[in-house]
Amino acid sequence: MSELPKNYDPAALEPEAMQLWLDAKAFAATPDPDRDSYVVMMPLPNVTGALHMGHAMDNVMQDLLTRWHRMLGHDTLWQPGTDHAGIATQQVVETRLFELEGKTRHDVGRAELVRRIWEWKDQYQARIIAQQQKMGCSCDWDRQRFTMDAVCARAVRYTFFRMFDDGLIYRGDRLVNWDCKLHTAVADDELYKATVQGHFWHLRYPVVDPRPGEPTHVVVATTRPETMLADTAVACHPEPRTALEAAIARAEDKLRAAPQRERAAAEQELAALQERRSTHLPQLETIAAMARDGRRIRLPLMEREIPLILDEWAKPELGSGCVKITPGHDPNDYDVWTRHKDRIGLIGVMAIDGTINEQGGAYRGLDRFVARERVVADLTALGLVERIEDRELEVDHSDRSKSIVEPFVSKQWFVAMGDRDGGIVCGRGTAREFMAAGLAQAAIDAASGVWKSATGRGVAFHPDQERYHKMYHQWLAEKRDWCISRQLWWGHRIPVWKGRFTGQQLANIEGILAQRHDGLTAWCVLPDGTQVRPLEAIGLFRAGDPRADEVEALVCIRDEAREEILAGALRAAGLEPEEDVLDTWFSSALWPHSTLGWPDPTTAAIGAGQTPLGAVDGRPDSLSNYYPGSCLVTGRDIITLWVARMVVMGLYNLGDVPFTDVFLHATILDGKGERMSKSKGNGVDPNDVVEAFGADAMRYVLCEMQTGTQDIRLPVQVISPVDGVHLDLAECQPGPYKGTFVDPRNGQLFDMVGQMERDGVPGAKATSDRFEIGRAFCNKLWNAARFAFMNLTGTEFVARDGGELTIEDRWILSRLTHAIQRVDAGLAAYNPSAAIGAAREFFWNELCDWYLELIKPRMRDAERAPLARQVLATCLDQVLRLLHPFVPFVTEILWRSLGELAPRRGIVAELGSTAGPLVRASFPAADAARWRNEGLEVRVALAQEVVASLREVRARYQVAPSRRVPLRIRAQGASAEALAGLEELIAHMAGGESVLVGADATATKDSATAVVRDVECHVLGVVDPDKERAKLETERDALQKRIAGVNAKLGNAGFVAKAPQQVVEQERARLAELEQQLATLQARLRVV
RNA sequence: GGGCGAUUAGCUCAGCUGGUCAGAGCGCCUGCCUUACAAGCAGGAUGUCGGCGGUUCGAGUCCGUCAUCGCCCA
Repeated sequence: MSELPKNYDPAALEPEAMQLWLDAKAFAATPDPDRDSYVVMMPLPNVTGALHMGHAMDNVMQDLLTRWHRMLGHDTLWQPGTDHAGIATQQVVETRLFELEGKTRHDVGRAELVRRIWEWKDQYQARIIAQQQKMGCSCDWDRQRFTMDAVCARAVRYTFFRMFDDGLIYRGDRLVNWDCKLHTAVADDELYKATVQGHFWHLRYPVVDPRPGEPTHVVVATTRPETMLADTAVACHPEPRTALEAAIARAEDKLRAAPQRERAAAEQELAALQERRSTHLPQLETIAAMARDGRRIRLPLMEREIPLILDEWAKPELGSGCVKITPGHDPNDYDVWTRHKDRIGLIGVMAIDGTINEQGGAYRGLDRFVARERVVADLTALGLVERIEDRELEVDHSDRSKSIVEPFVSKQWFVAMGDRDGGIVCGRGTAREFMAAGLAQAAIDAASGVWKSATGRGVAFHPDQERYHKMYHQWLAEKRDWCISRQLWWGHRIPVWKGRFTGQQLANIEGILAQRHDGLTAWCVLPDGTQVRPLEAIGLFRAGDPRADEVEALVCIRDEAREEILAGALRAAGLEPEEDVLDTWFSSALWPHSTLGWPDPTTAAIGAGQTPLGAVDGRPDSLSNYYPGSCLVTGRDIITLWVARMVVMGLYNLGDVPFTDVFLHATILDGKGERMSKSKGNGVDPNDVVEAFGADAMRYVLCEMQTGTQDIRLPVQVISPVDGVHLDLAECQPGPYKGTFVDPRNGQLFDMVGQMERDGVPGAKATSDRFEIGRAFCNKLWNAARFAFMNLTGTEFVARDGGELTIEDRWILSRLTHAIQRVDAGLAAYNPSAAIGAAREFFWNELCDWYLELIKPRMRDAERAPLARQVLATCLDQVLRLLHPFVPFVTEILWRSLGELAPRRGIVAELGSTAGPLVRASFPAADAARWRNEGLEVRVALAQEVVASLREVRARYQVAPSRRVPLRIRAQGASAEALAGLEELIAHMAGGESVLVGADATATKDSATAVVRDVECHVLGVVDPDKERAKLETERDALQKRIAGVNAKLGNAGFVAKAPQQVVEQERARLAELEQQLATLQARLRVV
């Protein structure tokens, strides 16, 4: 047999185990229609950088489920891959380009930038895979996908094409969050708020031809004065009095409800509002009347007349009560505009780079912040600035560029999520085809618990269905259209050609536009935004409809190769390719089916050496075999971003859910309860953990932490870069730069994000001592196995009928069965902590602490050893199988040795799958009918209690552990019966020289005593009467207290009358037992 | 502003439908190198279960409220 090193050394054993698995292709998924399949789609990490602890948790949870199901005999696929992460990746590469070469993306051009991003991606993808393998991820590495590879790209184009053709994708003007630095729209969830020191400017706008008694100016306020260039109206509330009185009423309510310390502020607020009745209200009512009369305002600087309108957005209780309306630069004003489209316009004065455009008159070309100063200066010169307040502002920033985003009107592409007239077709052309009201509604229904797909599936959330379903449902129920376009170079180009045409021009290219067929489709957008088919638009033109005068034509070509062929003709016809790319989530949403080769696995362009996705050797293709999948494992922050969208896309393309279960695991926080993040510098790198403690140790601790509550604190220690001392990060103050901290001992600065090194701030690594627990466990497992191996030479399998088994054999097999049941239950309930806790408890507290000790004498006895060996080998076999999904490396290596020493294992029948690697062995199955013996368990539990109290007595009298002493256990009736046959066990475990159990096993003058239930445990020859008496008295007092408690309960008439009979009986029995114990103690006290 | 969640031993967390539920691991204290394991073994101490009210015969467990903290959405 390969000699097992004395010390547990994960660094040596883990790579060996991984190599063994990879060589055996142990993770390969081979479609097998005769078995249940289990499919996990990896939430694809993005290629912007290395993995962090959150990824480690996510990966370990997936691996746990995958390995478990694989051992359960399922046809298991864990699909790995990476995400191109559009904006994040482009940003990283652009930043590097600028830092290293001083160039911008415009200097190198689109093609070169994209080439460099691919290079970056290759490098990081390799790094991510190496990290995942280091953690033990049992993905099918021959099926790796990347969201921009040929297989995924085809799925993206096919999906886009179908949605576009179905009229579910449209292009429209929208106010978006604009990143002026990256020149792209950013989604709401790519924003963060930051407080900025700003001002509130109160501007005076002149009234056109004021009449007597009317104000000559109205005052409006803004934090962004340059946007006034794009003002198209000034609004006033239509019913200022009513609105103000309502505000006052609210303030009064608030004052009534205010706690003492908030009263002053509330009173002040109310007084200010009341004062407005005289200071502001009369004028507001005048202005409202003017607005009703159609009066106008002269917009300063632009010298443009704009209407005075009535809209409830203007709040009489705030500012002057009037508000400027800038629909092109403010989302609220945009909403106002949608209500008054007929009267007011929409102007955008900003260019994509944040400078003022040609609409901004004299300010054209100025950066937005320069323009702001200039506008303020010019208005001041004109005497139109009433006052300026200093103010802290919460301003949206782009997560990627860290710059302030601007609301910006631009053309964007959208997926319509809402309900459609006539509904939509999901899973068109498949056996699962069905109709839904709309995309969002389809996904809502799929998780409703009521709706089922044609295969009977729906989506459920774990471990808290109610809570997570609510999050999912609330988000989808808004049915907000999804903006899918990004102005980036890195990503899937939107496969559309577009052009603006007159009706005549449109008619001229009818040949191209109207040839709608499989693979090419077109829509025309009329000036009012309605979307019609080209023939209809041409029809309008021929009918002389003026709407056909200016039409935008959009042509979508499904296949890339075909687009290349058609490009010349399209260009000749006056069409240009769309340059925008798709939101990364568009391709991620397809992940559960794009990876399997949808729309056609047979022709999927997989990489060299990869597993074919089509049908092979009579086996079904991967798509039909593995879709729908089983479980999605992710963090709850991703429910809306990704889970919901995957469900949408799966239903739309295939008519079925991508998975039936969603397992939301915990978010990992640092010692202060803050979310771990790389940029904050409070993260622990899984690579460092693996190197310091081993992957199994990390996995063990992550599993143990995943209990079901949502967040987990992992206290972080910093390894000082100066002297290597471990410091608690929570006790280090943040330094002046992001990601830096101060060493509390000496004030020295160190850096946790690895970006400050060139500025002379030393970089420090983070670790967490929590992982020691995992290493200790693996070490224990290693040593227990070594002990077993020392004794297993010559193990043979003999079919036993069970009758030959000793008490401890039957006990450990019963407890093993119990443990298997608990592990199963824990895993099934998505509670890894409960599962690994059950396994640990059995292995450590029962197998190691009791069974291994108990069989030591038998192992030295040639007569009794074979049976003990057989049971030991079987227990170890089952423990390794049970623990394998949690700590795969160490169990695999130990399994190999076990196989060499005891190739045939089992008790009654021989265990199966002992020959191959553990990763492919079967998971233990509890045979409770045969092995569970609760009566025996209760007996042994009593013996264990007796042993514990004997040990406690020994410890109290400081009897050397090596000293054997005579023991007497005085027991009668049921207890005596229970302990009969367990004398040897008690003697061995309690260090007894001899043990006497029975009614006559009385104390001697020199014995010390403990009482367990109705059993007296005496240790002879150790007495110290004073000590003994003191101890017994303490115990007696405690007992009397408990008895008093139970008596009080039973003396309560209400309790006896109203509590269930069973509970009352239980209390009575307990009282009797306690009184018995007390009697014993008192008797003993009289003797001492 | 709206919604969700948390608060149990020094630390990190379990405690399912209210009745031995006051627990685990780490840390701490005492004693042990008992030839599988000192990353270990044996024993021990530690909590008015965030505060205040309520429901109940009985409340970490249910309800209300306050405090503190976190997350999501606007």
